Amino acid sequence: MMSDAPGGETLLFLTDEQLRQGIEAMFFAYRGFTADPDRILAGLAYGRAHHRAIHFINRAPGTTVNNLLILLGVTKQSLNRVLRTLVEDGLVQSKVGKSDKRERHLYLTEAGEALERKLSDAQRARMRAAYRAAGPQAVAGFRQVLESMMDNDLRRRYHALKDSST
Amino acid sequence: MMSDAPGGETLLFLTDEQLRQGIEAMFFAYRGFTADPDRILAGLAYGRAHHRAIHFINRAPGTTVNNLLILLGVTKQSLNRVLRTLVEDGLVQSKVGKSDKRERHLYLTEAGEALERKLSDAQRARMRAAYRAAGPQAVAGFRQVLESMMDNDLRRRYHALKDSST
DNA sequence: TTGGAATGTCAACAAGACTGACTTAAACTG
DNA sequence: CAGTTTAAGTCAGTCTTGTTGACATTCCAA
Repeated sequence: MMSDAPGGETLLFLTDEQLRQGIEAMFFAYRGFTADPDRILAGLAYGRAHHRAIHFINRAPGTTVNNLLILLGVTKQSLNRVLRTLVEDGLVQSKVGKSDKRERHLYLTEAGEALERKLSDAQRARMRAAYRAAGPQAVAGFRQVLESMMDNDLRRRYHALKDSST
Repeated sequence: MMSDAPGGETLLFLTDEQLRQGIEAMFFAYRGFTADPDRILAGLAYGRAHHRAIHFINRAPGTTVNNLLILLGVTKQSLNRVLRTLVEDGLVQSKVGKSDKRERHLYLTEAGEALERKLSDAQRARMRAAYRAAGPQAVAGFRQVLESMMDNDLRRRYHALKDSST
């Protein structure tokens, strides 16, 4: 499958088998990644879509609907359904834009922030345990590989998010 | 949020902000991770669920329905819908067990293997690019963190899969 | 002032998950 | 051998989350 390294460096980590294992690790890890928030959401009348919306509104308060649906990778109709229930339930506030009144800027209410905290505490707890178990060097590698896996457009948006919250 | 390191080692990689970034990286990377197979599947009448089934049947030929639904984390009704179409379309073969005739053992047909190759080639290509860009050390860290994120039960199954295909 | 952009809404639909109830066949167990 | 458990499959109904397509509203900008 893989030809041997011509440049001297061993490329055994690029064999099909290694890549398959990475793919499976990604699949199983993602299950763990979402398990804890999912358990919390199951009790309430919300799903993963609500969690994602809440996460990014918290992360970028005042974000527009358009920006949010690009981040989430869904259609406005799909996002709107989720957003409507969150607004109705008083977790999200939608404010008409000042400079551009077509835009709606999204904010979490106190209740929204409370739920966000509950969800992200649970998710971070697992993440923290994993980070601690693996150590700082492994974490750096983890972040590096994940970044390389992203589509270019999302990588840019990911960085924009990171840099805005420094 | 985080208290400073008492043991001497810097624990800055465990701050809430670092964990949040990791969570977002995981989210965005997973989108990239599934993007290429999704594009292929969109053309055919299949979805991600079919891909997952095909992947694990290829990985563990002869696996039983019960084992597969635990790996995938879905109910038998959900898996059955997917499996039925794959058998009907001649991608998967279901054989009655020899020692235990209640069990069905699952295998890919040639057509099934062809689709598996097409899908995993696409997914591995992205993975390989990411691995290559990040380097072997980063990959080791990546794998370590992902493993720590898994639920115990799934981690055991993940290792069983790995070890069976050596 | 008109065209296009951003948002929202309605309706219909599909994939993929779920629960619950039930059948069949086979295997295990007392 | 009778009764129970297990593996698989099936039917029916529901839910979440996504999709298109069509259409209205608002309002910025050329």
